[in-house]
Amino acid sequence: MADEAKYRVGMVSKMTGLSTHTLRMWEKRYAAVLPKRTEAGGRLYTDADVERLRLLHKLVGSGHSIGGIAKLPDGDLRHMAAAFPAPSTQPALRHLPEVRERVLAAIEHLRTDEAEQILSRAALSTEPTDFLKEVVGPILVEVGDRWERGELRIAHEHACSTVMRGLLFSLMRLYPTNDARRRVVVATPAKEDHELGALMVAMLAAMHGWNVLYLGPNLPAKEIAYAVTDTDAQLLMLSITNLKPKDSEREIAAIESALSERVRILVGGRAATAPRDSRVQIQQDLALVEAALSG
Amino acid sequence: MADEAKYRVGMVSKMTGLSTHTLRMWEKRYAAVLPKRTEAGGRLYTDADVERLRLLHKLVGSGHSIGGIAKLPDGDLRHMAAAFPAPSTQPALRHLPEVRERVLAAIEHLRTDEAEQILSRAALSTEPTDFLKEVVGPILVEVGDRWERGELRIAHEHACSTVMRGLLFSLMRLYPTNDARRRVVVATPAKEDHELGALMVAMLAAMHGWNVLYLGPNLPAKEIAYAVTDTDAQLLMLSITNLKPKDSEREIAAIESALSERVRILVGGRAATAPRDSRVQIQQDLALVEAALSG
DNA sequence: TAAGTTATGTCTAGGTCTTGTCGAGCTATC
DNA sequence: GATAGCTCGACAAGACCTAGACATAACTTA
Repeated sequence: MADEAKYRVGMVSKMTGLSTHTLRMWEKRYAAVLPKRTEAGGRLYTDADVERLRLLHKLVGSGHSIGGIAKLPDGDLRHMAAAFPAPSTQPALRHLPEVRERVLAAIEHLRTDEAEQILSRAALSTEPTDFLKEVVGPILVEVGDRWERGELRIAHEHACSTVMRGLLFSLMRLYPTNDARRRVVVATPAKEDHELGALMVAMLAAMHGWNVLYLGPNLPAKEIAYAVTDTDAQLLMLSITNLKPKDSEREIAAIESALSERVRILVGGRAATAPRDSRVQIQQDLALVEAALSG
Repeated sequence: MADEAKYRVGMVSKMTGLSTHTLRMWEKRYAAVLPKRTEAGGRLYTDADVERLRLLHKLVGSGHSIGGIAKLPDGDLRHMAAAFPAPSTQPALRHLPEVRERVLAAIEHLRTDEAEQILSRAALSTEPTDFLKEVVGPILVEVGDRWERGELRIAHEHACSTVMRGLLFSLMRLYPTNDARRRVVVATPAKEDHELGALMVAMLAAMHGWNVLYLGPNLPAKEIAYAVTDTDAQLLMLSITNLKPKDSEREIAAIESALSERVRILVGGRAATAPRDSRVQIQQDLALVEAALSG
């Protein structure tokens, strides 16, 4: 039904916005589509042809040359159209769901090299914040969920963390700074082993021009306080995703009491809590963390 | 699928932000990319070309000179983009002791950015094996010693690990491979949190053309066995530096019994031990591990 | 420190290629 | 005969090509 050749050239012109002249030329010069013919020689296009022509039209409109893309298979065209929406209007967020799917598939088969490749390509063409919010975060959540549902194993979760850790490290170092006045220490309190949140936050800070000292997961309160004081940092960011509220509050209180009042403390992550009466800010939303960093 | 040459120079200009003039000049003067040509002589770029150009653009933007980096392989570019932006022109071959001193000094003051900078510069101008044996290893040992003597704190040790981890990750990605016949899984058994040995070994393997699946630290025996079987790896490498002999032997025995006899198992690290009567090889010396990999 | 060299992005000039559009002349269908 | 379609050839605007000149900045060397 859908593969029936049923549209004549005038109709297709109206459907695609391409002139009949152009349709004929694209066929003759580039074989972009090859419609069936009536016995008398009239062109008959299928739905698939029309769809393809619409894609080509869109791509040409965004700067591609018809000669270069006319012969590509439909899949490639769709991919390109997704990767390159009208440049001025929308940022390149459209293809991020596909990136997520491909990365998840790669992780499922433990193909970390492939996952890395897809991710780093996407990272280069996406705003870092979007990348964190639309790719890294969702993938981590999804892997966690699938693991809880028993669809993925610990091995997958490790592989995923490893890839993400490496990636975030790399991205973080893309933004060097020498501004000694905006130092931030990023870490995870004792017993909190989950470091990816901290890494994401560290990357955001680096992106906003902060001079980041990243200390990794599971650091005793005394040590965190020492690092902040020793480097004369103005800001301390902690990430807490797994810790019990009791432990979390105890650690944070210990850190807070060891620090000068000048130091701002920002705690993020799913399980972030703080003692009352404390000057610690809780901020679970990445966008708000970012706002705090740019202020 | 994505390896077709399909973008003309104007489109590539839009995608990369480089002027068409610059694109032609980079090709003519530095052979940064060598696009296919149409019959008439028009340039046709692939997706890979575009990605490479984006990388080059980014690196040039952060201070590298195009002449210096135009001919480097993609892996190096990715590594550099991930590593840090200053150019690496110093051939520091016998400066390694000095490198060690400077890195240790930087870590002592929690200046991880500086440590990273020195290390990546040294890494790029040193043979990877030398780099591991003369720089990474000794620094880790030295930091551990100083920590035991009370001269350094946990915070320093964390900072050092973090830096090294990031660095080794980047280096590992310098050597991509698609050889499906030489797959190796690298991990650390349950309760062994110390992953730097594993990372060093993973990097060595990658360097020798192995297709490395790095799973990180602290992975249960079942999971390790699953990963090896699922990816059809020929070799499993474990690193053990902190585990008690009893735990170590139990984990290794569990892994061994779950694996096909075809799979070689290599265990390295300070605390490496294995049950007797096992086919597991123990190899503490990095040079010998390397020999095993190249064989 | 001054002067020369190198590295690199931009511009111009003159020619070729690409591509959308048009018109002429012909055919089939209603 | 009006309408829609077909093929072929022509054309103009703009995209691209090569080669070389230039300006500027960074690095060397005297």
